Order: sequence, then C-alpha cells, then structure tokens
Amino acid sequence: MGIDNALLPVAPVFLKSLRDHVYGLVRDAILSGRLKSGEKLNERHLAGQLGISTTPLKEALRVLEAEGLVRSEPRRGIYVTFNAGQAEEMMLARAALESMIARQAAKRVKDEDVALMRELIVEMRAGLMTVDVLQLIALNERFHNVIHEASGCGYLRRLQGGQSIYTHAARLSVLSEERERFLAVEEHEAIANAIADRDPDLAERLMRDHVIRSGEKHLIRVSEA
Amino acid sequence: MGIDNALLPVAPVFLKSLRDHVYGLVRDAILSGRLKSGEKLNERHLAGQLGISTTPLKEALRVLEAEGLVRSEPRRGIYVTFNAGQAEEMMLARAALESMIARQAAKRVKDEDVALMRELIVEMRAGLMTVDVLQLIALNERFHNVIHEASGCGYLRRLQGGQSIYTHAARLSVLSEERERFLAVEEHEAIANAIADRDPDLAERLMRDHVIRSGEKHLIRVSEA
DNA sequence: ATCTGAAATTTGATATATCAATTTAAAACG
DNA sequence: CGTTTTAAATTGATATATCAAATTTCAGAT
Repeated sequence: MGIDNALLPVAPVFLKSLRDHVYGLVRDAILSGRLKSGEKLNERHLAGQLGISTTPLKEALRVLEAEGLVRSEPRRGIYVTFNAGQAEEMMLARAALESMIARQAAKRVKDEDVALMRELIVEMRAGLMTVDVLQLIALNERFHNVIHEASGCGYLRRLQGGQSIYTHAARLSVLSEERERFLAVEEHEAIANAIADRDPDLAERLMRDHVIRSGEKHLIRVSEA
Repeated sequence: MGIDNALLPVAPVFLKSLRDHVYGLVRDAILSGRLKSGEKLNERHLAGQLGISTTPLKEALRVLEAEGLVRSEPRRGIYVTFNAGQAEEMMLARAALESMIARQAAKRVKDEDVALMRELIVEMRAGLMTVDVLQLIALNERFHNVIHEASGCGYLRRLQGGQSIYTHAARLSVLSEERERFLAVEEHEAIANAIADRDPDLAERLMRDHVIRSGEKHLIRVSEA
C-alpha cells in the first residue's frame, strides 16, 4: 500500500494486448451489424486499417472462429457468420447454461449466499421505485454473480459469459419499461426462493424461462435497432 | 463425375492446416492427461518440439484458450487448466446444450425425422443382441445427429460439439457393459417418443438426465484410466 | 463473342526477426 | 549470510518476410 495506490489505472485499452483489443473491436462490429453476415474479412486490409500486423489479428480471428462468429474456409478466407437466428441461438445457449448453473447452485448453495441473494432482492424492490435503471442493471448482474459463485461452476460460468450479445444500450432500453422491471424482480425472487429451498429442478426451470423471456425482449430491441 | 472420383482422399493430416493439426494434438494431450493441469506451455519449445514455427501454434493456443483448456496470463505464459472438476462441468455443459437442442427439436421436428429416429431405435434394439459395440456407437451418434438436424440449431450444435471429451476407448469401454447398452436404448427411445409427441419439456428433461447419467459413467472410466 | 488456359496477382498459411516485459542470475551492499 | 540492485537471459507479443493455394486477368483459339 505505498504511493502506487495514488495512481489511477491507465485507460483499459493499454491494459489489454493488441490481440484482445482487436478481438473486442471485431466482435462488437459483428454483433452490432457493422460487419454483415457473409462479409469476407481480408487479413491484410483489416490489419492495415487497424494499424497493426496480421499476427495479433489472426489470433483474434481464431478466437472469433472458436466462438462461431466467423467461419474460416481453409486457404480461402474468413467470413462473418452472424444473423438474427444465431443471436436467438446464443440466447438459448445462455438460457441452457445459466439454468444448469442455477441447478448446481441449488445443490451447493450456502446459507450466506442465500442471505446475499435476499439482500439483493430487497434492494431491487427498492430500486423499482427509484427508477435508477443503471443501478438496477448492476443489481441484476450482482444477483446472477451470486448464483454463479454459489454454483462453484467456473467453466460453465465462463462458457455462459461467451454468450452475451446484448449491448449496454439494449439493456438500458429493456429495463426502461416498468413492466419489465417488475417482471424481472418477480422472477429473480422466485429463482432465489427455489435455490434457497434447494430445489434444483425448479431453479433450473425458472432460470431458463427467465433468460428466454427477457432474452426475447432484448432480441426484439436489437432487431429494431 | 469424372476421373477425379477414382482417387481416394489423401490422409487427413494433409487436409488439415498445421494450425488445426496442432490444435488437435495439444487438445488430446490435455484431455488425456499427458499435459497436466498447471503445466506451463513454452511457445518456442513446443513449436520446436513439433517442428513448426510459433505462428500456427499461437493460433491453436488461442482456440484452446477460448475453449477454456488453457489459461493465458498476459506477458507471462500459458498454463494448462483441466482437471476432473472441469471434465464434469464440460459434461454438464453438454447436458445443458444437448437438452436445449432436444427441446427445440421437439418444437420443430418433422414427421420424416421422427420416422428416421424410430428406424434407428429399431436398429439399436437389434444391435443389443449382436453386441457389435462399434456399430452401436455409430448408431448413437446418428441418433443424436437426427435430433440436431431436426432442431435446426446450428450454433447450439457447434457449441455442444466443443464439449466432447471422451475418447473412443472410453466410449467402447462404457458400451461394453450390457446394462449400459440396455439403458442407453431405453433412454433413447423415451427421448424419441417425447420429441415425436412434440413435448419440449419432457424431451429436454429426458435428454438432460440421459447425458448426465451416461456422462457420469464415462467420467468414472476416464478417471480410472 | 465465348471459352480455355496460362501468367500475374492476391491472399491465407507459415516462418523468421524484432521488441519489450518478465524472470533468473549475478553482483553489490548491508 | 541475507537482502537489495542490477545486468543477462528468457519468452510472450508483435512485426515482417516468404511460401503456396486460390483467384483474377487476359491472350489466343475456336
């Protein structure tokens, strides 16, 4: 705890490697539709455009390929593969994985985790009135994180994290609806209760339905934009 | 349909890029335990050992990192991350995704798909007697493929495929047990019926239970070896 | 004009070189 | 001796060069 703590961290872009930075740039471009499905990505052009060499770009493209956002035809090129159908499938994947995590959480949850969930639910209820959407988004994330931690499933959590496609704008937009805010809190509370009751089947089902229902709403917003 | 068809394809190793080949080598080494969890992978050494440059190796390692089999500490190195716990989580991921696929299949299945499933079930029943394990493995794969096709979920299918960790030897070993063969066919038939009845909830649940139950058996075999 | 095929060009795949952060080794200091 | 500094070696990250497959261009034949 020396003088070092007086310094703020540098801008995030400098903390990431070029490879990771470029990965994020291309991923965003694909998910936001700036790079359209079927479009060919020329390695040299893209690297030149980004002002980097092809090495970190190639690595970033491999990761995107592993994630299924681009498809590589050997010795021919890489093509963007992302459309509304795949967006929906990614949402379903998230539902499947998140609900499996909830199932495991219901098996392993500790009393302190339950207490934490309950606290967050109370905060959410309070937040419903204040209409601070940013705070509600943060609370939602913390709630899901508690479940992730309780599940002890690091791999599933990681895999699930890869299925996030909604922008901050989309989240904001969806939670701006009062009805949606109300529904989300209701569903979260039901999930918390199922986990607290150590009921894996119910927790899994409720989580799946929650992710799919709210996911469909997000997808509509995204397709409208 | 010219003279070309007279030629057999060259050995698969020559069809794959170095990158893909190396990816498979390292992946196998990790899953089989020859590369132990926590072990550091030195890029230059490994590339030299394989007789290739670091470029394709780095790309392969990125893919493995995206899959969660290695962890990269920026500017420090890459470390293998795979253990029994993660193997179990990968099995759970497979169960989650495969059951979501079954759910979608139950919604979209066409009569011809149902007919195909039924045919395969009949063959499996017949195969139970002949005890040709190889054929049974092939039938199992075809059965799951029919469901995948019926679901129309290319992305989920792809993601699910990444969760395969069992070797051919493990499959062989598990299906050598008569009781396991019997159980598998029973479960497959129940799943086929649920899908034929267009019952997404049941299909999902049966598929999940099937993958978890048989998966646990595989995991035991793997941990024994 | 259209088709064929060879030459030129493009470009993904691979190899090598350079850079900079990290680790290790060694030296200096107490 | 043990601790801290500093220099050397290692190595991941990035850049550049080379190779070979695929595509394009265009001359020449029909």
